[in-house]
Amino acid sequence: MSDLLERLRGRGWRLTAQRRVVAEVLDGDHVHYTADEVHARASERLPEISRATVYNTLGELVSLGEILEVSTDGRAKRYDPNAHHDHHHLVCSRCGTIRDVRPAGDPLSDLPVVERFGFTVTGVEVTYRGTCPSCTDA
Amino acid sequence: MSDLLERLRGRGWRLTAQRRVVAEVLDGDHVHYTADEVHARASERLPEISRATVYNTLGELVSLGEILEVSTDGRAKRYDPNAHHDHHHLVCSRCGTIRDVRPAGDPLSDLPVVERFGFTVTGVEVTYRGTCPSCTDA
DNA sequence: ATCCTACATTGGACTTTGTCTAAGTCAAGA
DNA sequence: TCTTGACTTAGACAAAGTCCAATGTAGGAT
Repeated sequence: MSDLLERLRGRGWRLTAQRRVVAEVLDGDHVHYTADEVHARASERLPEISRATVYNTLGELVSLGEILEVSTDGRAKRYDPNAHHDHHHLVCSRCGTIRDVRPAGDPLSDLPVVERFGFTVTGVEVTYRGTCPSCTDA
Repeated sequence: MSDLLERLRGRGWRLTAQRRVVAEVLDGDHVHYTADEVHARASERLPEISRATVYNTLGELVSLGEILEVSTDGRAKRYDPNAHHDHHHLVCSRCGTIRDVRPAGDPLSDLPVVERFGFTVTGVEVTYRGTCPSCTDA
C-alpha cells in the first residue's frame, strides 16, 4: 500500500498525516469498511481526524481509481481497496459481510446489443447474495 | 396488478385505501420509483397518505416477494414490481434511470464452489453501468 | 346494520449517512 | 524560513429511512 502513497504523490497529491492513515486503514485483503468504520480505525491512530476529511479522502481515492465504492444494501457505502483486480462480491444478507469473488464467464459479453437500449455500457457489477458460515450456524 | 390485490387479500392482507394506491402506483412496466416518488404519486390520488405508510407498505410487499428492492447507487432505494420475471438492471450513471434487461448466461452457475467460501448462496444481481441515450447526447 | 378490536395509519421526533462552509492549519516549493 | 494555495476542522445542514404513541378503520362477529 505504500505503492499507493507513492503513486498519489506522483500525481501531485499533498501527503498529509490524515490521508496517510486513511490509506493505511484501507490496506489489507478483503477489507470493505464503511466510511464510519474507516473513520473509527483512523481515529485510533490520529484521534483528531474529522469525519469530513475521511469522506473527502475516500472520495478522492475513488476518483483516482485507487479504491472502489460498493453499495450493496442501501445502507452505508463500503470502500474496496482491491480496485486493480477484476472481481465481484458475495454479500451476507444477515450481517453484511462482503467477500471478493472471481466468477467464471464475462457478464458484459452476455448482454446482447438489443438488450442495451442505446446505452453506452461501461461496466458491470455482479453481487451474489447469501448467508455466511457464521450466520448460517447462528 | 389487480391479481396482486387478490393475492394479498388471500394472504390475509387487510385491504386499505392506502395500500391500494401504493399497489396501483407500482403497476406498470419498467417502473423503478424511489419511496419518495411512490409517495408523491400516491399523494395525487390520496393526499393524506403519510410517508410512514408508504415505507411500511413497500416493506411488506418486499417481504411478501411481490416487489424487489434495488439499491444501485447508495442513494434512495428503488422498488421494482417486476419480481416474478428473472431479470437484471442497466443503470445510467448520470441520471440514475434503470432499465430491466435479460442477459444470456447464468451467473449463479458461474460461481464455483471454491469461490463460495462456505456461504449458502441464494441469489445474484447483475448491474450493468453505462450512459443512457438522453444523457449521452446532452 | 352495528359493534368490536386487532391491525393500519398518522405526524412528528429521531437516527443514520453524507455534504457543505467558513475559518484556521500546514506541506512543500522558492 | 517564508509563503501560499491546498488541506483540515467543527458543526450546521440535508436526504433517506425508522420508530412511536395516539387515532382511525376493515372486516368478522352479532
